[in-house]
Amino acid sequence: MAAVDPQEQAQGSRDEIMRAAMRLFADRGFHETSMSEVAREARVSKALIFWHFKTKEDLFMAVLNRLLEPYFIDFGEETELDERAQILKLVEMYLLFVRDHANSVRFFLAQLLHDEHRGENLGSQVLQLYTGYRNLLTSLLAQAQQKGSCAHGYTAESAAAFLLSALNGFLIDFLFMRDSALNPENALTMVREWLFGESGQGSRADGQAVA
Amino acid sequence: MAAVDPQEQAQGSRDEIMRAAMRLFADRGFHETSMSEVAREARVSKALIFWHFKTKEDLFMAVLNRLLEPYFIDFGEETELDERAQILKLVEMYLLFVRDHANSVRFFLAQLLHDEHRGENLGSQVLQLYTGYRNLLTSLLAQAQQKGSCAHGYTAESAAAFLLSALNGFLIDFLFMRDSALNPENALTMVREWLFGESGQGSRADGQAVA
DNA sequence: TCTCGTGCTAACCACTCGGTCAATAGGTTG
DNA sequence: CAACCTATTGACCGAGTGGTTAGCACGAGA
Repeated sequence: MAAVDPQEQAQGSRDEIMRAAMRLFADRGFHETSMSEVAREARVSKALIFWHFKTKEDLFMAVLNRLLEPYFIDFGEETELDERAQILKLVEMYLLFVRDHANSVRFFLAQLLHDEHRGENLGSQVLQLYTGYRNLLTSLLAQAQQKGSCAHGYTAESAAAFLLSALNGFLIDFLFMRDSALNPENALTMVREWLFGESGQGSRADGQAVA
Repeated sequence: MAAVDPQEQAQGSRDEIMRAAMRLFADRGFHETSMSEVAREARVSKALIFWHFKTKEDLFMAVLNRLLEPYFIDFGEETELDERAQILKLVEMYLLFVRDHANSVRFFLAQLLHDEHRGENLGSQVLQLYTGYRNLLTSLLAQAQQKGSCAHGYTAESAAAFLLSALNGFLIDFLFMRDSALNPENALTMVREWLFGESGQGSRADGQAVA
């Protein structure tokens, strides 16, 4: 019988530890999660965790970086679409991402609010993502305005800022009032209507899906 | 020399404990704050805290309720104003409140995100405030729409929801990016422009105040 | 075969935690 | 004065914390 490659097995238990830590850190937080709990959840000895990760902080950082990975997606500029479609696509990506990663979004939000010292690093990464997204949005809005397809009284910068604020508002609405009528589709419809004055095809704008 | 009334002194130390706990809980959180720290900060013995408050949870709840007090302001319906002015007033109150109570807002947000079991009680109170505010906004918007002073394609409900989301967005923008250009005045200007198509008197909509 | 590094564990360590308790000082009441 | 009550304290407790250490199993290289 082929014995298991010990190196592979080590990687396996390391992974198991990180997965357990991810779960626990994510829904309990840093201080409220003990290494013994992680060990129990991962079905390893506590000492093994300290063999793989030097300190609790170390483990936490590893988990944090792992959770952060899916956030670095590139908003591939699909140039075959016009600006309007690209903007809506961007908004939709934001909304769907939040919906699909609600847990980690919640986790990072709590982290940013809470632990300043650990937040330093995280904060700058999130800020980078945030401003990148906003800049993209701003330039697209500027282009759309130039072409006249989205004429408003305010500048592209302020429109982007306002739009992003509204999106963040949807985010916290979604995080806190899970049963709210503000699902991504309705939110997108409302944004479309606000930006371009369209009423959407067959969907209503009052936050209620047509039965 | 008149001896201090012991009852008064007791109330004093109780107050001192609560103030210390308020500070510590607010910027460290529940689990990261120890009773010994509270005792040190309040310059009392730890045992005294447990004489005044049965458990740590008890103390926390007392602090929480105290912090929550300023949130229960009544949006006095100033009927001498027209709907438009009332709406703007409402929005302004929201924005100014967030600015002036940033710390406790941050604290409650973290609390809601984090500790579900303790959040139950808090959550319902916040939800109550939230829906009250939204209902008021909705009815005012409906009135304004009836009078034609605010004509949009969407219903009052969805407009209120969208507006509130935008406000929440401003909130988190304000909490996280302290140096952002989105101060309450600019935000209010943008909302006014969005709702009523006004450009404001002398203020610009691009988030920069006129020098 | 002996050693050596890797992966892993039980038992342990010093320390902090929330919480308790006996004791105290001082005021009030009998 | 004695009994009692309120406000307060230092010393203490068991439980649990992050982290360490001695040692074990085992495969690879000498």
